[in-house]
Amino acid sequence: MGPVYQPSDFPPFAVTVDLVVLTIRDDRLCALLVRRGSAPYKGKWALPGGFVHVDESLDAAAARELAEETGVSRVHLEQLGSYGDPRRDPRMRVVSVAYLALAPDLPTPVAGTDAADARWSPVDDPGRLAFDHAQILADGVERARAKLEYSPLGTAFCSEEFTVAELRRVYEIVWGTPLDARNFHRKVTGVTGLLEPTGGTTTRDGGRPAQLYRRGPAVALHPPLVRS
Amino acid sequence: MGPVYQPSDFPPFAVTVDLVVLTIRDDRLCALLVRRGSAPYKGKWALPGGFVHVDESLDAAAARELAEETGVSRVHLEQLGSYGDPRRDPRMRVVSVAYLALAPDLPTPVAGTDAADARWSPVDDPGRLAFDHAQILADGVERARAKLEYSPLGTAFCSEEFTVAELRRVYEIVWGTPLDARNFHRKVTGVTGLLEPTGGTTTRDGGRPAQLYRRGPAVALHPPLVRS
DNA sequence: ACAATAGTGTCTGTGAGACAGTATTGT
DNA sequence: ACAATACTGTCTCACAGACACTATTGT
Repeated sequence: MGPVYQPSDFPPFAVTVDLVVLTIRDDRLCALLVRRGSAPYKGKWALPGGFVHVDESLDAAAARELAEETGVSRVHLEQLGSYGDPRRDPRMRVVSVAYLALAPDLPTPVAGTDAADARWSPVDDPGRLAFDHAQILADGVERARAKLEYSPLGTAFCSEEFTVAELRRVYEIVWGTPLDARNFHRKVTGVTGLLEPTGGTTTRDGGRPAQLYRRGPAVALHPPLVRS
Repeated sequence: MGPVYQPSDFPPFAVTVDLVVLTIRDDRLCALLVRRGSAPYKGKWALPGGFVHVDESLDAAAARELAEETGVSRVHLEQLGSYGDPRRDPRMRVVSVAYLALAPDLPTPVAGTDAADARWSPVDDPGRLAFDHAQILADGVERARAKLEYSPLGTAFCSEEFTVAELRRVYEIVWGTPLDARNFHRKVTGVTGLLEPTGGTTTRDGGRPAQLYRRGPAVALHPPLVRS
């Protein structure tokens, strides 16, 4: 092999990014799905995504696709894993790099260029998805559930200012288990750097006014919140 | 886009796997490095790896490369992440899927077909590596350190039968902190399914004979061992 | 007044960290 | 006997889980 690029030196691959975009809607954990407008799996629901451009990093491709599908860019985005079974795409050899995005409740999704339609689907009943997207979605949900334990990412599902109760509902919905409101309050307000009081209060949840917080600088939860 | 594969529809990528193979050698956490036998970075040290074959899954490619470089196949192997900066390989656009392997102390590595030489290098002093392999190595080491907390993967560094003290040395070396031998013993022997007594004993560490154990069926540590 | 939610206090059990002490080998 | 390592026991403190209680709003 010489220093000059020879196409015959390597097998041809296509590389795509696929997005598991999670949000909380109507008290359920939901993922963004798009209906495919072209073959293969035309008309079937799938995760949003697309080809990585030639001069674009994987992270940039994921951010671009996310902006195209949702119109938002200030959400948490992290790489989930890569999926490269030789037969996962009937057309040709495609390796997909999956990303996980966590977003607060967003407006009804915008249909992108390749998508005939788009919707938020509860993650526990996504229907039959194209390609291996059911597996990717399941992996993304499990990653999100695990990350809530030891990272401050629960706040990624909340809007800019939020109450402790709203953060607790995030945990309850993502984990599917009720949590003791009083112990949860004591726990999260005790972790330094997790929540910063804004000084304001709100009564949007009814009852006594609740303190408003924004995300703090903490990047990890020590000790973690544990699923029981 | 029609149902027929059109090469012009997508940019051309090469896909490789790169391996972070960790072991414990001479009381240090070491990674397997190979000297590159061809351009680019010819003569420089790099992580072992190579192109994914056309009819091969990513996992299979990683396992094949691992077997080619080390001759072993019964080690823990998991996907670490993908690296796809447009300029990470000067020849062309390459996306590398990195894998993490944890192995017990292995014989001196075998030089593979593409590698002029191979060695075990301490992870905290790997020298200058080709491509973005220093970053991949650092990510793999951090993953391994984190996984010891909540998974039984410390045993992956031990041979088939091992003592509690040997497992403790693994933790101390990977984390770089001394642990209390008595509390560690109480902790790991208390986790159900982590260790299975073989019935045998050994005096290879000197002093009173120690119980020998093999890996148990546990897949998680609840509650986790925490780095202090 | 009452419902509803926010937030605090108190008790209890579990487990981590620190460290004393006993057991079983080789030399 | 002594060194070296394996293993057990005990104490204390921190924290999770359970739940009683007070605080502040809207209706």
